[in-house]
Parts: sequence; structure tokens; C-alpha cells
Amino acid sequence: MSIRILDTLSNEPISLPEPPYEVKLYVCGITPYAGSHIGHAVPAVVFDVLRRYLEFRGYTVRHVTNFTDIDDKLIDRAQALGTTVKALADQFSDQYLASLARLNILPATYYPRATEEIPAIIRICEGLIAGGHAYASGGDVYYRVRSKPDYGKLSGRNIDDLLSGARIDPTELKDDPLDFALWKGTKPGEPAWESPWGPGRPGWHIECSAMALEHLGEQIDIHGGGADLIFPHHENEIAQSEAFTGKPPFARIWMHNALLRLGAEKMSKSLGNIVGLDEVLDTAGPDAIRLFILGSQYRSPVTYTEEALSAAKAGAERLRDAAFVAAKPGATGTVPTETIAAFYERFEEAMDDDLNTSRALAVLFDLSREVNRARDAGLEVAAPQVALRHLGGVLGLTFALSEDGSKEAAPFIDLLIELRTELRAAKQWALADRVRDGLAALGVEIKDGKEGTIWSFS
RNA sequence: GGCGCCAUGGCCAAGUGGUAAGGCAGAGCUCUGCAAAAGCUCCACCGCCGGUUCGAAUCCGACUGGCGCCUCCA
Repeated sequence: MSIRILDTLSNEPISLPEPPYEVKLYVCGITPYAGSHIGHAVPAVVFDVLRRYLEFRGYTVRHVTNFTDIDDKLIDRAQALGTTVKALADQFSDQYLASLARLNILPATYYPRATEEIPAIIRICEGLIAGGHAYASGGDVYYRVRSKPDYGKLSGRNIDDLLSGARIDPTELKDDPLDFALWKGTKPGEPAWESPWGPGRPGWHIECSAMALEHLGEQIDIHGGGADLIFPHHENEIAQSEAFTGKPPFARIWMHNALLRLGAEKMSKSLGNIVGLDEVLDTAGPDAIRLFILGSQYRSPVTYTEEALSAAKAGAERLRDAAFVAAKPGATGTVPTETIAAFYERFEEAMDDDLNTSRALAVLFDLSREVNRARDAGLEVAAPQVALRHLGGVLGLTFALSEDGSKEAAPFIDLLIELRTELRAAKQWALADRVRDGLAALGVEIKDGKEGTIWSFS
């Protein structure tokens, strides 16, 4: 079977060409004007899993994710903080990438920045003007929404409905209130670049078209992002890209993840209901976050709650224990190859079906049970464990013990556990339990096994 | 107002025509100095009403409740 992804535009499952094939993947990135919240982890994890699964299935992936490092919010924020747009953007871009690394996200092949694509942006504006799809007005350049009849095809709207929406701010510089800015003439104090229309800066949507065109070509395979980008961002991207190249489709597949909610509402900076990504990373670790996100299919909205996260944390621990538990001493016999193969089949079947990570996760939990059963039955556990770690790796799970920076504590904890083991051997239960309870109070969990005692940070 | 989505056990979440995956929590048993972990067993008829069908959580219609986009947002 082949991988099928539901395309937002056609609402049909679309397959990619069979491998070997290089998948051209463009995922809309962030505007780095503030710290990241867990909502940002959703597309990062979803598209990371897409990438890992494609590679698992034999594809190579050219993955480009942009930083929109020039825009109104950045300008306002920089002025408020008395810093430069560039310094601000660099700070939050770096911070974002550091958080992604902690989440075990594979780095994109390339991370272009809007401010480094100005020549391409200008070239596209000129091309659109030449083709009659855009016009200069004042120091601005606007895309003419009515220049092609299919505007609105991605988000399922038509221009006249949009007009009746009445939240549009008509500007005298625009021929039509729905036309959007490709290039904005500069205002005093703003960063600006030279252009045929005078000094200015890119509008919001054009940078993505430019970067996709520059780094992936005129037609890409998968264009992804959060569902909130469907309109107007991706709608406008399609319009200007296809108008510019004259080669539809701009993207073979449009793939959008549902937004994370906090309580009943979506999490967003404007609502002020944000939970920082790094804080969650600190308390729950990367695997729990991934389990939490991948527990539902990417097009279903997930709701962030403490309970859901701690449930995911418990699940991550279960997987990790199974992935590394030791076989009984003197274990003989192994789990049949066919049994292992069946898990792979189920996993692939789930993932092929529009990245059904929820089902794929169920396979991993079943595989964990297989490991534990094999161990209890006195079998070798290496084979199912290798499979578990392999397939878990496709979902980007690290199986790492807690990533607490408490490594310095490890030797001391080991020493205490050694002492406790001796106390237990001497049947000094009260003292042994004091050690265990004391460690527990400090956040160190102990598990006694046949092969000795293991511990972890809870 | 326009476009669209969702409603499954205590919580989360798969499942789109044939009698409900998985996780968390809970109960019992086994194992164990105790505890934890692990294994086994148990725990739902799928928002409401009507319809189609031999048969529906799954299709159609109405209703109720919730959410998203239409404005910066991943």
C-alpha cells in the first residue's frame, strides 16, 4: 500500500509517487516575536513524524521551513523593547530551534528567512505586475484577487461572501478591498529594503511563496501548516504562486494540523491563554509531549490539560520500561519473526492511512505488552525491543530516561541504592524503606527487579 | 451573517455498514519482605429524535451542545 494524505484542497486522500523519490515538503514556520508555547509543538511534531515516516518508507525528504522575520508584530515589539527587529527575530528563532531540538524534532533541510529572500520577493512582485495579477499603488504593491477566477478554492470561499463579512478594512490604495499587500512601502523607523517601488518590506504572504519557489521549485509535493493558516495565508500563497508560475498546482497536497486547545478554546497569543513549550518540556519531557500530541490523529483538535499530559507521561514511561527491560537470567527462545512482522504491518497500515498516529501508538503499546510477556515467559526480549525502539523512533520517541539536568546526582543516588541493596540483603527492612521513601520524596523512583534495582526521576 | 468541523466508557482517543483498538485512572488475582513494575481478568452498545437497511457508532434528515476560520495567530 502507499501512503495516503488527505489534501485540504480536494478533500481527497492523495498518494505520492513510489520511492525512490525526493519529497519536496514546505512547512510554514513561525514569526519569531515571542516565546514558543505548546501549540507550536503540534505542527512541529506532526510534520516531523510525517518526515520520519516518509524516510522510513524509503523516501528522501527535502524539508524547508521558514522564519518570517519581518512583520508588524516584530516591528512593534522591537520598538517597545528598544531593540532591533533583527536582534529580536534572531533571539526567538534560536530559542524556537533549541526547543525543537529538545523535542527531538529533526532539523529541516533548510530554514530560510524572509529578510534573506528580498530579491526573490521583488522578482515575484515584478512578474505578477507584468502578468496583470498585481499593481503598484503608492509605495505598495497589491495582489489583485479577482485576477484569477479560482481565488478561494482552498478555503472554500467565494469573493462575494468574503465581502459581506464586513471585517475588511478598505484602503483607498487598493482597487478591491480584498486585495492584499505583496510589498509595503516603508514608514519612518521601520526596516526597509530598496525596490522598484521605493523603500519598503515584504507583505505577509509573499515570503512563503518566494522561499518555496527558491528552495523547492515551482511545484512542491506537500505544503503544511496549522489549520489557522488555510485562510488567508495559504489561500493567498496559492493565488500568487500559481499566478506567477502559471503552473498549477503549486502543491500536490495541502496538509493542515488541527489547532491545540486550552480548555475549551484554542491557545493563542491574542487570547493570552498560553503555556510555554519549554516549561512543559521541563516537567513532562519530549516523549510525553509527543505521546500527548500523537494520541489523536493530526486533523482532530487536541485539548491541553494537566491530566492529559500526565496520562501521556505515564504512557511514555510504560513504553520506555518495555523498551529496555532485561530478560530473565538464562532466558532462551525468542519471539517468532512473524509475530514481529505483524506489528510492522499494523503500524504501516495505520500510518499509511493519513498518518493515523493514534492507531500506530496502539501498535506500540501492544508491542510493549509482547515484550513484557516474552520476558515473563523466560524468552529473549531483544527482537521485540528492537522493533519497539525502531517503530517508536519513527514517531520520534527518544525512550530516554528523564532529561533532568540532575546528572550530577546520579552517582549519589547509585550509592544510596547500593546501600539499600545491602540493607535488604541483611533484611533491614525499616532502614531500606527509609532510603526508598527518602528518595521518593526527592523525586527518585525505585523499581526492584530480579536483575537489581533501577531508578528514575519521577 | 458566510464557510467548515466535532459529539464514543471516569478522563483521553481509534473505529465510516456486521455486534466497539490503545493509553490513563479503577477493581480482583499472580509475582513480591513491603512497594513499584509486569502478566492475567474485569469495566461502554457510541449526544437526542426520526428514517434507510436483514443489519448502523458508522448512511440520510431534524434537534441539542461544543469548536474552528472569516482579523495577527502553529
